[in-house]
Amino acid sequence: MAVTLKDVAQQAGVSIATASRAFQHPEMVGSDSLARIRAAAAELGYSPNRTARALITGRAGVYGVIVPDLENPFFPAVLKGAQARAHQLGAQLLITDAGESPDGELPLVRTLAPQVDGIMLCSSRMEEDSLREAATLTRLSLVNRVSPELPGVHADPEPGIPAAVQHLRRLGHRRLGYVGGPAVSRSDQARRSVISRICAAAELDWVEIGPFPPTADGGRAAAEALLQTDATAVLVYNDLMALALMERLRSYGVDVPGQISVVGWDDIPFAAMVTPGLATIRVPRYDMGARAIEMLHQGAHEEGGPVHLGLATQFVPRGSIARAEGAGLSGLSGLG
Amino acid sequence: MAVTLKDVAQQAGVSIATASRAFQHPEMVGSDSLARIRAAAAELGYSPNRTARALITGRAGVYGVIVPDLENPFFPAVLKGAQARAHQLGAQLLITDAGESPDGELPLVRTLAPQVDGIMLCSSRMEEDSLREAATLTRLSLVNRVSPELPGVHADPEPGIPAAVQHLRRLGHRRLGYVGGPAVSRSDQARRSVISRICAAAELDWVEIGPFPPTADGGRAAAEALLQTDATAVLVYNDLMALALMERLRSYGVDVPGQISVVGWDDIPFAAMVTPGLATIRVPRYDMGARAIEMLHQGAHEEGGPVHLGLATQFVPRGSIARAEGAGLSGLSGLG
DNA sequence: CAAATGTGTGCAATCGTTTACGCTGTACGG
DNA sequence: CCGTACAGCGTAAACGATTGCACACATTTG
Repeated sequence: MAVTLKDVAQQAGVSIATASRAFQHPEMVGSDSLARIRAAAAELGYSPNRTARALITGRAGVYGVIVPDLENPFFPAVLKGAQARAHQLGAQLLITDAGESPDGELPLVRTLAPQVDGIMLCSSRMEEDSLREAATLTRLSLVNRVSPELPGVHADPEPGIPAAVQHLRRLGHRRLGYVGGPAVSRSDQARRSVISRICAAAELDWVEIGPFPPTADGGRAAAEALLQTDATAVLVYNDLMALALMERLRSYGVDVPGQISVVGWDDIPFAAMVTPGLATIRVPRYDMGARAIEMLHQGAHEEGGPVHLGLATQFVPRGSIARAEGAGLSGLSGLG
Repeated sequence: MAVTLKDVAQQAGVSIATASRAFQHPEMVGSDSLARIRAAAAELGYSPNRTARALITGRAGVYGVIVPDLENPFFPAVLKGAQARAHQLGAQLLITDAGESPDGELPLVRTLAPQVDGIMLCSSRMEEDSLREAATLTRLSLVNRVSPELPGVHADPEPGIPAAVQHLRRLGHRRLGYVGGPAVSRSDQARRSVISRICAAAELDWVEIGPFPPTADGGRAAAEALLQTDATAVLVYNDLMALALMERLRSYGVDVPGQISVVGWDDIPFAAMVTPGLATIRVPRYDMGARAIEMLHQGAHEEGGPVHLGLATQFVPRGSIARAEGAGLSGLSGLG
């Protein structure tokens, strides 16, 4: 049915080995043979059988991707970036959803590992131990999770967070809130430490609200907690929470940005679609996906030691922030 | 490195052939050999090399999936369903993003076809001709696209649309609007014909608004057009448009649902997150993905003729609809 | 008791490709 | 004129599994 190397070799009057070399190591083949083989391949429409190649080389040309939840709006852009780069590199992506279960991730790695050249693990909640075990099964590249020894990419709070804080400061805000995500989250810790440093340098007060689960429910709960504070602006762990928080505030008659300014994190597509638009710190999701695949692919050739890459974030001002004059929730606490 | 069938056979004291048969055709193997082989496999932790199997059987245990845009909130749930079913069937999914380009789809099919057992094509915008060509390259299963001769699944406007229309009727609405998507879209045509029939039977007026592109921009444009009509309730081509339409109406000071009731289509996650919640017609996206994979898989064994499956939709009432009393946009037209 | 039947097993070919190894022929230095 | 070097090519052995075929042995049948 399909055109094989044998057909090409026959048509070109050479052996299969030579035909193979014409593609793998052209410099080892005489120029006239090379020309004939190429012509034959073109004429017959030859394309190599990846399965056969994978069997002998041990490389599949496929990378696995594990995401905790495909429906989380954070991931699609990551996948797009990953897929685009994989495509450029002649590889394909085997994408699986871990069903939000941290315990499901390691078994998935075990299943995937034998058939792929490496796995891109997104926002993994595996234990460090499991992660180490996974790393013995195949090459790994982490997205949104930092682990010593393992390569990967994450979003650097800088310069996004400092820019947001400075912006709020210029608008007259003096008391900031930070609505935190899961306390165990490394990225949450990293952001808190940047906020802390910046606020100290800029002589701003800041108060920590949370931790909350990084979900819409978490955002709604955070709204209640926020009412107990005197912050005039909040940075929120992610856009999903920020959007839910804004909704809940609105349902209490609190005006955003009139009474309180809100800044999210991620810049998911919906952040720009709501009214007022959600100001946020844009995470380069597409690039993160692309770079993670790149690292997987580079590692496949030159072992350059594991490097964890921090990609710059960017502050995106939108309608959810305003000047501090008249802002504040005084008199509202206890409403919830 | 890895445990092969050879190791298992050796340990069990049988030939490779017998070991292979123990897994493929256990009934052909003596019960004591079978037991020894199984024990050996368990002890050594054997798992078959899918690449080698694929080479000889011609079946890869992998299905390809092509989506026009991973960031479109319609698809993640479809992918989840597909992935879950594929997992059950022992298969994996090779997911690719066509980058919104209809012309990119056929080349993608060509690339994917040789390495997969079939392709699930989501919301394909290929020409009929290209579709036919694609079908010669590999087994196909269509999601959200109907083509004669080809198997696939789509969302049946019934009973979702009739239920929504009846619900609106009971709330006193007498003039409905339908904000259409791309005019060429088959599904748009199908929905219009159902609305037309139901409205005729229920003695309701309905007016067609559109067509518009199925995007947030399209929804905003539709809001302008809607202001020119006297409809008190609208059904919109999809949730993305409906949400954008609601936002735009609000920016004009139009109250939803006070002045106009809005019903979407899809039930994307955000429909439930906004305020007021977007009433919508739920498309069984998860099931669609699952069934599409199922059809691909079944077709691989028994050729039961191509069947196109219509999955039932469901009306989901939410805050964006209300009684018709006092509703209407009279006096507002010309505002845009 | 021979022949027919059936059951369990192993041998070997096969899938399409890559690559170690060895062979041939030409070029060139001594 | 011979030995060495090397470019170019083919033979054949992998990779790990599946499966047609044949063989051995046990069991039923005429």
